[in-house]
Amino acid sequence: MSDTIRRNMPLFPIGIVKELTELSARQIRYYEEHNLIRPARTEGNRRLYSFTDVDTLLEIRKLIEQGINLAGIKQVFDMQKGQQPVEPEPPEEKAVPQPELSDKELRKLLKAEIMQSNKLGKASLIQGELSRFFH
DNA sequence: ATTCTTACA
DNA sequence: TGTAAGGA
Repeated sequence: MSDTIRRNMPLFPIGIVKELTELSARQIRYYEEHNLIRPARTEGNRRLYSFTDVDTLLEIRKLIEQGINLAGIKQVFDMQKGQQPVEPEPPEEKAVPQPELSDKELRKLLKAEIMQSNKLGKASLIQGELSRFFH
């Protein structure tokens, strides 16, 4: 059996994922609503998460802890899927309640994230650098 | 006992 | 995000 199949096999219920990621069920479901993860469902409509989902969730948590909002995380993830960096910041003049990231910060962040997410973990190196941008 | 959806603080 | 409500 291939590794990817193994990693994407629906295995654990949300309760287990909560412990594995230290995220609340609320957050885990919320990130799903924003298409950051796509857990499978059982016949009884229960969510079943894969190792990949858990990894993604841990990745999300790390970014959240660094102060990046969902929009930023989405950009990080979208970019991994292939295309050009992000630019489509809807023109905003006044009311912007969420702390935002400059395009420059994002690009740097994205690059680092991609490297880290590129399968094997040799993260600690970029982590220190990343935190400088948001602390 | 767990998890699900919806809705409100 | 947390939490309550009402079902499955």
